[in-house]
Amino acid sequence: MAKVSDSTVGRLSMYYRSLLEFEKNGYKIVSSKDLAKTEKLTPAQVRKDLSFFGSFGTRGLGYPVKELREKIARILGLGRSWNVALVGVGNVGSALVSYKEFQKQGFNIKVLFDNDQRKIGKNHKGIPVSDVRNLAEGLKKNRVDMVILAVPAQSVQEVADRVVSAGVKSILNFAPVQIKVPDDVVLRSVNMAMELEHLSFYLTNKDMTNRS
Amino acid sequence: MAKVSDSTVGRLSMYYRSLLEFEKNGYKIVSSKDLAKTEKLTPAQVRKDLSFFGSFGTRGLGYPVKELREKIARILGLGRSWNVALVGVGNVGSALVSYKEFQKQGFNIKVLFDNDQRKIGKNHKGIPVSDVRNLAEGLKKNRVDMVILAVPAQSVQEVADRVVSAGVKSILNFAPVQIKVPDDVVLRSVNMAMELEHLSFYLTNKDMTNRS
DNA sequence: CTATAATTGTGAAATTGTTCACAAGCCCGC
DNA sequence: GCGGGCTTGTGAACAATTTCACAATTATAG
Repeated sequence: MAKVSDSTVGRLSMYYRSLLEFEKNGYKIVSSKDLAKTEKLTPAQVRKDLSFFGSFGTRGLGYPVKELREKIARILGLGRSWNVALVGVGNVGSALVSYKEFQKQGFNIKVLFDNDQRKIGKNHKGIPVSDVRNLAEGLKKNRVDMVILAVPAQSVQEVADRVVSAGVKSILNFAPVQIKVPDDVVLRSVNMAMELEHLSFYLTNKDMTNRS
Repeated sequence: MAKVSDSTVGRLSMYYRSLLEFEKNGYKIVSSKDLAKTEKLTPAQVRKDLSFFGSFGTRGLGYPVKELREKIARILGLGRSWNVALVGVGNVGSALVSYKEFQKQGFNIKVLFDNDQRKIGKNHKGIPVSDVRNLAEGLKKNRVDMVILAVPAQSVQEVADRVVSAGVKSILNFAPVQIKVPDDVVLRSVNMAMELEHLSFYLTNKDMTNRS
C-alpha cells in the first residue's frame, strides 16, 4: 500500500464525521460529490483519498453510507477503545477531561497526572489524579496508549521525555512549544496561540495569501 | 510580493517563539541552521520562508535575533492589540479565557457570549458575559476583530453566520465540525478529536505513513 | 590586504500533493 | 438484455512546496 499523507488522514476524519451526519439524516448512499460539498473539497480529492485504502463505492451509484463509515472507522482505528492519560490538570487539561467528543470516539481518559499536592490522590471529574513523579508506573499500570500533555511550556519537554521512556508511542501536545520525540513516536501538537497569530497575519496582510 | 502559503505562516509563528527563547538566553545572532534545529526543519526552509518577506540576515553571519523577532512580530500582526470575543463559556471556552498565551501576544478577550441565563450579566474571570442574542451589538460595541467559537457543534454554523453578518472577518472555531464562511472571512479550526484520531490512525497503521 | 570560513538569498531541481479526464462498471427503464 | 445516464477509480497532467546547490557577501585572522 502506498504511503498516505497527513492531509489525507485529516480528511478521513472529516469524511467520518460527515458520514455520521448523512447516516443520521437517513441517507443510504452518498457520492463523492456529496461528501466534497459538505467539506468544501473536490470530488476527485475525496475519491483519491479513499482510493488509498481500497475501493468502497459502486460506479454509477456512490458509496454506501453505513459501510463506508465503518470502513473509515476501522482505518482510523476507531473500532476499539484507547487508553489515554492526561498530564497537567490546569485550565486546558480540565477542559479536555470534560470534552465529550473523546469518549464518544473511544478515547478513554483513564488517569490524570499533576504535580500539585492539593490535586493528587483525589478524583477530578471522576478520574483519579496521580503524582506526576509516578508517571512511568501509572502509564504502565493503566496500559496507556496515548498521552495528552497540557502542562506549562517550560516543563513539557521534560515530561515528554519521561512519557517516551515509559514506552508510550503517541503524544498529543497542547503546550505552545515544539517538542522533540524519537522517530518511532507519533507527535501531534495543538497550538492555540499560533492559530490566533494566523488570523492576525491574515487581517494584517489581506493580500499576499493563498487562501482558497 | 509573492503569495505566501499557510504552512509558511505557521512556521513564522514557530520562528517567533524560538527567537524569543534565543533572546532570553542572550543570543544576539542566530543562523538559519540554529533556527532550523530548534524546530526540526531544514536551514533552507527557514531561509526560504523569511525570503518571502525580505532579507533580514547578513551573509556569513546570520540573523540579528532581536531585530528579526521584531520583524516577524510585525509581519504576524503582533505589534498591536486585538479585540477578541469568545462565544460559549463552557469547558473549552472557559479554559481559553484563562489561557495566558493569548494576552501575552496582544489578543485581548473583551467580551464573552453565552445563552445560559445563569451566566449572562455576570463576570467570568473578570470578563462580562453577554447574551448571545445581542451578539451583533456586542461585537460592534467592543470593536471586535476576531471571534473564538467554543459552542456545541450543532449550533456553531448558526452562530458563525451571525458573526459574519456582524462584519467580523476572522474566526477561530473549536467545534468539531467544518463550518462555512464567505471567502473574505478567514477561518481557522482546531479540532481536538481529529488530532486523537490522527494518533490512533498511526498506531493502527504503523506503516503506510509519511511521517518525517 | 588577502585568504579563509561562514552563511545568506535564490533560481532550479526534486518531491509531494491536487486536479483532470476518461475508461470501466453499475442501475434502471423500456 | 440494451442503451442512457451516472459515478467510481486511477494514470497522467498540473500545481504547490521543499530541498538543493551555488554565487554573493561578510567577518576575521594572519
